[in-house]
Formats: sequence, C-alpha cells, structure tokens
Amino acid sequence: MTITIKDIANKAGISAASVSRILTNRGRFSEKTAQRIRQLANDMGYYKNQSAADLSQKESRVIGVLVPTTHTNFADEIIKGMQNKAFELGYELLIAFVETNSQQQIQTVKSLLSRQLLAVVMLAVDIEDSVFDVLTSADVHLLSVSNQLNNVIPSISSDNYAMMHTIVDYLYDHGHRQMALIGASNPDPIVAVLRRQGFIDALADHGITYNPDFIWGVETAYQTGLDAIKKFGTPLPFTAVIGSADIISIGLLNGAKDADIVVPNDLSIVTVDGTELTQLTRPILTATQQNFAKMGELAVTNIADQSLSPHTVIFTDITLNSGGTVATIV
Amino acid sequence: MTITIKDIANKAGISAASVSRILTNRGRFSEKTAQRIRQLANDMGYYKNQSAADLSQKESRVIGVLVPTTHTNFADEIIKGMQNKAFELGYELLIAFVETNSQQQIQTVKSLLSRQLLAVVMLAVDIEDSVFDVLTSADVHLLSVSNQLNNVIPSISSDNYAMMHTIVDYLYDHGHRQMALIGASNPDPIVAVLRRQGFIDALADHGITYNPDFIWGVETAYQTGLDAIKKFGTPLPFTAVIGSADIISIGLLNGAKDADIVVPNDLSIVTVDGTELTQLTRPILTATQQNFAKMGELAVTNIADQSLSPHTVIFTDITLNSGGTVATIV
DNA sequence: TTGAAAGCGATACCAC
DNA sequence: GTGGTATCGCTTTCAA
Repeated sequence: MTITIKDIANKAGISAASVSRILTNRGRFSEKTAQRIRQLANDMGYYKNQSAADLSQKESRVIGVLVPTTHTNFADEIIKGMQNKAFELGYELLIAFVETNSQQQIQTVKSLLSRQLLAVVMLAVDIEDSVFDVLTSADVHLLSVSNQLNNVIPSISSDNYAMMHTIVDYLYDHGHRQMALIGASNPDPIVAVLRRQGFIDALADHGITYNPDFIWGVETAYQTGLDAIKKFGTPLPFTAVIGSADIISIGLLNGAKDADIVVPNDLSIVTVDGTELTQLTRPILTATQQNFAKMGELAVTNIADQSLSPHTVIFTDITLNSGGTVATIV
Repeated sequence: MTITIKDIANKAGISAASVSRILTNRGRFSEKTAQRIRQLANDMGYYKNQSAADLSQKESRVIGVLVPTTHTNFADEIIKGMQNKAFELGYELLIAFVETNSQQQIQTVKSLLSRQLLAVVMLAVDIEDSVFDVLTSADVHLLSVSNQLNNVIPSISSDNYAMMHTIVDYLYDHGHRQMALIGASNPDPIVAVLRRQGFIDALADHGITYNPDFIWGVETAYQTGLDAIKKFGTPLPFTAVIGSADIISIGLLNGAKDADIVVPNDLSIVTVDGTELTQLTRPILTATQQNFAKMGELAVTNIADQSLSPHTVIFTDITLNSGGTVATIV
C-alpha cells in the first residue's frame, strides 16, 4: 500500500492539512513540526500523488511537448533547454513523441490533453490539420518552437529570413555568385517559405537574379543531399550550395565525394542548424548555428510569464561557425 | 471552464456513472445511449481528466521512461518501439530526460514517481547509486533496456558477449589477427564488462592472446575515437579496431583520415550499434546492428505481461551489416 | 441497464 | 499555527 499524507498525519499526531502545508511550503506552520514531518515523510518513503494534487489544484505546472519522431537531431537540444528552465522554475515537462501516422498522432495528442496542461509546445512539428484542430479546440496555450506559424500561434525560432542573408552575404564575400538552396522547397512550413524568400532577396541585394532551378529539394533528409548532387551533375552549375539542415548537408558532402567533386575546392557548402553532426564530417561543415537550447529556455520562461499572444514571434541569435567547407573564389 | 462527465450527464439527462461506463467501455450499457453520449462528448469537446481517473483507479497504465540526455542516438529508436507497442496495447509513456547532474536527476525521478506508474524503464541509463536507491525503494517495477544489470533488475538488451564473438570471428575470417577494442574500458556498466570479456574470449578461441593495451577508451564519445588513433600512432599496431558505439567509430574513422591512415586498407573498423549514423560516413561503417526498436517493443509487452523477475534477461537479435570499412588481409 | 453514493489523495478555505 | 471539511473529476460497488 502506498503512503499518503494521512498516514503521515496519523503517525505524527497532526492533521493532514498541516502535513500538506508543510510539504508544499505553503501557508503557515511552525518550523519545528515541519522538521519532524519532513523527516517522517522521508523515512516512510512518501511520494506525493501528483494526480490527486493536480485534481485539487486548478492551475497546472505541466508543459506538454510534442516532438516529431522524424529524427531531427536538434530536438534534444531544445528539450534540454526546456528541461533546465523547467527545473529551475518548478515546472514539469510531459514529452510525447508524435508519429507521422495521423491516427496515432491524434491519439497521442488527445492523451496529452487528458492531463491538464498549462501549455503545449510543438517542436518543429508539421502538424496535420486534423491534429491542429484538436489542439486549438482544446483550450491550452500553444507555442511553436523552431517553426514559425505566423499569426496563428506564438513562436520561438531563428530569424530564418535574416539567416539566409547572413549566409548569402558570407558566400558572396568569398567570391561566390552562383548559389543553390537545397531542401527548402516545401510549400508548407513557413520556415521553408522564409528561407526561400530570404535567399532570393539576399541574392537580389547583390544584384544577382536567382535561378529557380537552384532552389530544389523537399524532404529534410540525407537522401535529399545525395540526390541534389546527382540531379545537377558534373560540373555543377553553381559554386556554392546551402543545405537547409545538417543532415541534408552531409548528404551533399557525401554526394560530392561520390561524384569526385572536391569540397570546398569545387563546391562550397554552408549548412543550416549547426548541431553536433557538423563536427563529424571531413571537412567540418561551415554552419549557421541556431541557438536551440535558448529556444527551449525561452519557451518555458514565456509560458511562465504568460506573455504570449498569437502574434508573438521571438527570435534567438544565430552564429556563423566557419568550418572547412567554404572556399574563396578569386 | 472545462467540461466534465457531469456536464455531459446533465445535458443527456442521465447519470455521470453511465457516462463514465460508456466512455471507458466498461460494465454494461445500451449501445443506443452509448452512441448518443459518444457523439455528445465529442461535440462538447470533452477531454477526460486523466488525473481524476488515475486517482480513482488503483492500477495505472503509465510507463515511465528514463532517457539519458547524453546524446545516445539510439534512444529514439527504442522509444519509437516502445511507443508503437504502448499505443497498440493501450499504455501511456511518460518520458523524462535525465541529466548527468545528480541533483536534478533525483528531482526528475521523484517527480516521475509522483505519478503512479506501472513501471519505470531505464534506457541505457547509468544511474547513480543515490538515484538507484530512490528508484528501488519506491515500489515500481524496474526494467533496464540496452544495459544489463545482472540479477538486480530485469533487462532487455543485445547479447553483448556473443556480439563480440560475432565481430571477432568476422574480422578473423577476413584475415585479421591484431585487433583493438575502443570505448569499453569503463569498469562500470555491465555492458562494457561483457564486451571486454567477449572480446578476450573470442580472441582466445582463435588462439590469440589479447593485448591489454588494445582495450582502451572510457567515454562513449566522438573524441574517444579521435584520441585512440592519436594514442596508438602511425603505423598502428593492429589491423582492425572495434568501436564500442557508432559515435566512437566515426571518431576512429576521422582520426584515421586526419592521420593519413586509409580505411579500410590500413585499418579496418567494425562498429557496434548500427544506427543511421553509420550510413553518413565514407566509407559506410561495417556494423553489428542492434535491434533497438525490438527492445522497445519487448519492454512494453513484458511489462504488460507482468512476466519480469529481477533475473530476467532478454536478448534481441543482432545483424552484421557489412559496409566498406573492413578489408581482407591476405 | 441505470443511478446514488462512497471513495481516491491532496489542497484550500475558514474557523479556532 | 493548526484542524475540520468541502472539493476537484472520475470510477466503482451496490441497489433499484
């Protein structure tokens, strides 16, 4: 049988109410009995029944997190950031992985919503409409991290539009004039739209008319990078390429290797994300690193602050880490 | 205000008890009213308050999962396996990431235990003793996945001892006589012990006396692989090396590249784990692939079956996937 | 087949 | 400071 505050109260000869006050550090009580009770609770191996606590309290301190199972290796970093902040501020994280399988997705989300949650954070999740409806119809706060959903729900992400300017400027400064963008051709997530537009506009700022053929690739996948090299053939019609995710860029790098294209001499690569993966390649990938841990922290602090409106858009900083995949063209 | 079964009951003109029976599919009720109630619940946007349900039921269907934040990229695969099975059998997963920071670890585990859990599954977690005590003193079922903890708690993993035989045999058949094992020198996790012993015994089976120097490296980290190559210098005193995790093997591969050691001609590499990472290298890593998804599924089914004793040890299959990192020596 | 009522464990309000 | 008590939402006997 599990131990309840009542058990503790009985043994200590005081009321359950007092035990509750002491164990939660709320209201008034004498430090003397408090000591005794805390000791007793510990000795008896007491664990709060959180379900009971949740039930009797109106406000919940649990934040649901939806993580896509499609292996985005930065999800861990965001979660880590969230977890640290949550720990610090006394919140709890309830993490749920969502499959692409929509049937299961709805099920998962519904079971999430069955816990009274303070908010639900979606990590780069490309939610299906049906699931999104479920989410919005339930009245929890929603927050999207690393994916912008303009004016629908608040979001925390990098400034994807500006990021492309940073990259294009960098490549331009290194003498590149012909550039491609791989893996951001989805019509769907706003991130892709912003990156495309940023890419095009940044080129225009340098007086370069973009070549629509050079924006290619839909899936955020290793294969997309491999395929891109195959598609454009040798010699490549551009001198630099931007991979819209680390995993894509690794595909580009290996695809180039397979086709005897030497990086960076024959092809320069800049990747977006800058996770640990970028350190595993030879040469090391030059990357615009997103601050995922910060996104996670901000997610929690903003939820705690209640400072979110559907129009809230928060950007975290990005850093350009130069590796060995960009050559200067003379 | 949130909608409760009482609200539904009122609107439908029946009792809350009936609504509960219908919505949980328990006990008797007429299918006719059931239809009506289900429809109504849906229309009203009802979500079960799981806390209340948990509180009133003795038995829980929630499985806690402890995942180490130290990026082991196979944790995802195990979780995916668990999640699929859990979904199928009607269980819920409560995933908690645990930091190496012990203070936080205890906190996290305690908050896990505050939910009444059916069981706690530890994924390759190297639990600190203090945390382990907390876990065992609370009366939940414990299960270790991908890490054996002989005779203390039940476990599901690969047969690490046999796996080393498979690898050594494979390398021996390819003509190798001098082999090293990198990243399994920890005294601590039993997995490391088993791998070392398997390695030594497998060599002995081929009449090879092992060289203690050739078992080296403690951390399961990229850097361990890099360092190993540096430590042994050129030319390497062995022709083949076994990396005790994919990330280590990638370190070995890049370390070799940096030292102008050609893989596989100058050095053969076999990696343990066989995650997607192995596909990202050039050459592709030859790997003994563990069946992580299966481990996850078995974890859930065995918890469901209640068939676990502290001495239970379940092995899943391993496959040797030949890539391009093993050469035949003549 | 359905309803009334008694919990489940913790919290919070209100007296004392 | 401390103790009684209603309450949260759901499940589950037990009667009807």
